[in-house]
Amino acid sequence: MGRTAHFNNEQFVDAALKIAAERGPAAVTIAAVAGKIGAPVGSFYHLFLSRDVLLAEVWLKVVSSFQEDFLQLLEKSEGLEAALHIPRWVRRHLDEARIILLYRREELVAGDWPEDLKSRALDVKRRLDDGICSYTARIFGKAWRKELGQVVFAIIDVPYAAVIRYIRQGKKPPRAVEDHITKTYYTIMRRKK
Amino acid sequence: MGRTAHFNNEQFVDAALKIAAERGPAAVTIAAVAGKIGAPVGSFYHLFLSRDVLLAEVWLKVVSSFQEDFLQLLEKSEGLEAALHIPRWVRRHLDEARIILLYRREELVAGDWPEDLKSRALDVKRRLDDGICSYTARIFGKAWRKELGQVVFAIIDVPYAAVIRYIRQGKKPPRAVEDHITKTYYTIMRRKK
DNA sequence: GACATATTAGAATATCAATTCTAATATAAA
DNA sequence: TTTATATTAGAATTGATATTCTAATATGTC
Repeated sequence: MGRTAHFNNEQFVDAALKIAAERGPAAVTIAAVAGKIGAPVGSFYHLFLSRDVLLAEVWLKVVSSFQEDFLQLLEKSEGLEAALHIPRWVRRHLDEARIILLYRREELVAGDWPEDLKSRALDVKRRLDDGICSYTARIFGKAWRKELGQVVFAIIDVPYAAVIRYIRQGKKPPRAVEDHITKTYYTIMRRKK
Repeated sequence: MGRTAHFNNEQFVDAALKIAAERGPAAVTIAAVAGKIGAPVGSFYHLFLSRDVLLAEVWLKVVSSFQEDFLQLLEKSEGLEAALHIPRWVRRHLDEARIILLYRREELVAGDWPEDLKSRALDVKRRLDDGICSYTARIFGKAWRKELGQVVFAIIDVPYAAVIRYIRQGKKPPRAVEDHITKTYYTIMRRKK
């Protein structure tokens, strides 16, 4: 019963993702998002509680999509594979990369998240933290805690650094970044005696 | 002639800087800035053309203050010294660091800059570019251009990455970052045969 | 002391975008 | 076919802030 829907949540989320990647979060107005898919503003509010919820969904979608493979690699292979996954993922997902690497979560979603989204976000964060800790423990054994800083630096911070300058220019990172990441990885991760 | 001024440009710029560092650029409303120094809104517009100009001044002040010493080090000593300057500067200037490392220029100053500020910004950028090119040329000689990527990575991108995670938490970067930066520097900058 | 004017004061206005609201419309079920 | 209602449509409202405006107030100069 009721008339058939022309629009669904995903369409709005995808339109918002695109606009945020291209012109920044400030350009994500409800009118712009709805306009992009030819929907009336009313349909947006029929599906979403608020603009914040929309942007939170964008954030979660992007972060999850990145983290999925990253964590899998961290679990099953060497940390270097996970580190190298970053430039590779960025090349395939320039829009998504711009969103998570250029803006902080708080800029994207300013206000309060509704409880369910908040817990989903916490979950995502927890999975990443857990993955990194497990990996560090697997590699360094008993005294892994004090090595955490190194691992994070080699596996996340450096790949991020290698890639961010190209993302800002909207370009794909060149092959050379893999080389930098690899070299740095071995330098940093060489165990101390 | 005329009554004596109670407020000057610098007070407004400093207040804006503080607010931007603490609560992000969106919190920099004219009312908030004026309120912070007990000035009426009218006095702000008596001294500044617009909010954009205020934020542009904040940006220029912060960037120049960082770049001054960085470029001097790059000119007079080894690149490693310049690289290590980044965490050191961040520790002494947490507020300023939050502004340049957490937000992009376009987020801070959304609209158009007036011509004079635009040219001052260009100047700052040019000085940095020149400094890095000169340094690279000094170190690598004739064929320096193809080494530029490595230098930028070792001297800017890596120190930035090493430090950003702490800035996000509002903490001073720990000593360990100097160690990471140094190791990475030598790994990357080791000349190829 | 009176004048000219730079500066303070802050109220009024303008703008922009989120959100709400009321009405129209299409469809499934009866 | 009628009915109930999910959804579309988009106009009206609200809210927040930048900016403008008008008036009041000091201060150096005559």
